[in-house]
Amino acid sequence: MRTDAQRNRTAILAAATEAFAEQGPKATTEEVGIRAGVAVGTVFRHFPTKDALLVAIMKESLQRLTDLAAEATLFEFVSAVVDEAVRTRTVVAALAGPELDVGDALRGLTDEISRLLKQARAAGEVRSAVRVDEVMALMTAAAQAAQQGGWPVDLRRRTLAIIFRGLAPE
Amino acid sequence: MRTDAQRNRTAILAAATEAFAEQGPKATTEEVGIRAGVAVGTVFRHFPTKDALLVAIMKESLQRLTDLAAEATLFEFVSAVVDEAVRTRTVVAALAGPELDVGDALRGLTDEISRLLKQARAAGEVRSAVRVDEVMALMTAAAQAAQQGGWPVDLRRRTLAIIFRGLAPE
Amino acid sequence: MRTDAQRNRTAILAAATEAFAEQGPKATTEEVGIRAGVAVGTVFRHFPTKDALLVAIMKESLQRLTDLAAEATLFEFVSAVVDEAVRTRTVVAALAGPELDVGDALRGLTDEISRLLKQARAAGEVRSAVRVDEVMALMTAAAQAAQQGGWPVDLRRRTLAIIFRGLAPE
Amino acid sequence: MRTDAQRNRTAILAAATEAFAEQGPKATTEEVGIRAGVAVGTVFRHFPTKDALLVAIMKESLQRLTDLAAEATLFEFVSAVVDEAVRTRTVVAALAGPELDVGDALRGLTDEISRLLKQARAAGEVRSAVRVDEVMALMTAAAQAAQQGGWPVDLRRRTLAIIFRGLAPE
DNA sequence: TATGAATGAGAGTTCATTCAT
DNA sequence: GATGAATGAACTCTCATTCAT
Repeated sequence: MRTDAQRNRTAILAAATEAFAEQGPKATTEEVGIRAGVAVGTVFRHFPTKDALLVAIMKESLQRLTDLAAEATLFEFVSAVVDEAVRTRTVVAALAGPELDVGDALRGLTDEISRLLKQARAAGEVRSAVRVDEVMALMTAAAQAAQQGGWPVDLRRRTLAIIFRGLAPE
Repeated sequence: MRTDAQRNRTAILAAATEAFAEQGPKATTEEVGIRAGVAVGTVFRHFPTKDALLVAIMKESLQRLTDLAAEATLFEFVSAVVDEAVRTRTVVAALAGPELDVGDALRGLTDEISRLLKQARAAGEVRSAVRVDEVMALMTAAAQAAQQGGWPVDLRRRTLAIIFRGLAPE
Repeated sequence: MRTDAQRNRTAILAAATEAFAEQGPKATTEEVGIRAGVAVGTVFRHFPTKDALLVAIMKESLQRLTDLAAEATLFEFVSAVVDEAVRTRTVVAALAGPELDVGDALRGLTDEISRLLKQARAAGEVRSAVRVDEVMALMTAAAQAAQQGGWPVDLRRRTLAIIFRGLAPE
Repeated sequence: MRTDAQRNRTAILAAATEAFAEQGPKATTEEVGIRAGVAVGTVFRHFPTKDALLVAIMKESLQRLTDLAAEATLFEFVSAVVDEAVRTRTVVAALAGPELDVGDALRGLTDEISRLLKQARAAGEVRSAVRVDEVMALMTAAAQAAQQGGWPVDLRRRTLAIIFRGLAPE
């Protein structure tokens, strides 16, 4: 039954992503189970606490984004993060606060941003005075606000343009 | 007794501001009552639901900020909003999403920003292409992220500097 | 509403005593509420956890017994404890194990037994070699077994007679 | 495969004895399975309910004790029962109450005690007035209390000495 | 037969809201 | 108006038992 279990795990993650995206973290574990087509017990078998479920979703998002960084410029990457945030609504929680412990998952993302930032500086696209925590902060801010405020693509693009203008030299 | 009631209302608002600032919106109504030196029933007499209490606080915040706009530049104003967000933990909800209905309270704030933006454009401090929704969006983003992420004053300042650099002409 | 609250508190204690006597500590908090004619929330308002409720009952029993010791011989007292155990089913837990913390409540009882034991020794009814822990142990044993085994009065009497024969001089 | 099944049955019984001895009857069926190196399903295949498993262990204990009676005096036997009770935590339940139905398993034990009692009476070690139910009751009481109270060997010995003094003639 | 994933009925506890005093 | 006790729906988590593989 390894296969079924795996299928359920996936279904639960998908259902949770959806439920939390719509209702925030206050969505019920029961609700997640219903959306996944399983009983509560099954949700808890796969994720021993509600927080564990939240964390699992965040890690997934963070991993997906970290992978994405490999073949992107800083600007493209930040845009991608904001888009993902709007879609999944959970990355944000991981980026925004330390309330839930996502372990090393954030580390990978920070490392990639650090790398992309250096690259951008070298290319003369970003002032050398700009620090990583500033980029992280602005990215997080845009992602979080875009998601909660339901920013249309257009507003996302214009806002990021302003931020990147602020990062540029001269 | 009009006077007593008014005094209680004020005490409850203060207590709620404090409680929600410390513990977020999950602070108990009972907790608010205790801090105000009043029983729960009294809290509910003045504010029929917990949400109504939250809304009242938000409106207060928004009003305070709107008043503040009279004698500030755009930059000063945005900074003030971010600071208030970090302090109260609740304004953000009003700015960020429509989950709680604050009625016309947001309108006043938007109007002030619109006015300050025009002023800044006239003074040549902001590009004429910059629109109000962009400023609102960036302000909201910074406020929300600063609050949830617990940004230190330093980071708040540096981040806003970048945003304003992005708004500036040339 | 102090009066009603007190009345409820009493009703809850009575209901709990009854429920736990019949079903043991596995009786539901809900069940206790129903028997007391109140909602679960009320039970929890008076006793913050189920264990607290259990402890309250035990303390009551222990107190009642301690009071009883004032005007009794050692034999009468031990008999009374066994009878109370059969009736309440909860004293036993306090006597038998340290799983629930009853604070100083046991102390008073132990002191009384110590006093009664000395008295009995002085009266030549108990061998001087008999120690307090032995009396406590035998009393607890009889109480616990009588309760769980549903010993009829007759068996209780005969069993205690043997024990007291074992304590007697010669 | 008969052999495998038998081996599993034995392993489960051993595991259950261990688990219940350590954690009492609240030990999980899953826990038993793990200790036995078997899945839960297998535990339930051999013992249709958790209670059935408990009963099986009790019967084992009772049988072991009954066998022991063959070459023991009444005093030795009662001591052995108390020791077994402390070790297994489950015999007691069988002796103490009718909550779990152990069928005829108790009968054998009672018969042996009856026999040993007659022997002891004949040898003049026990008063002729002492009845079987009294001996059973006292033995059960000591066993139960010793187990729940965690009586040290020393206290067990002293307590039983008093009881047997109570049974003795004169 | 064995496996172990799935089930789902509770159980304890919390808290916004109501209402008798 | 104020009090604070009472309410009870809702929520998270557990575990004996079932059943598809």
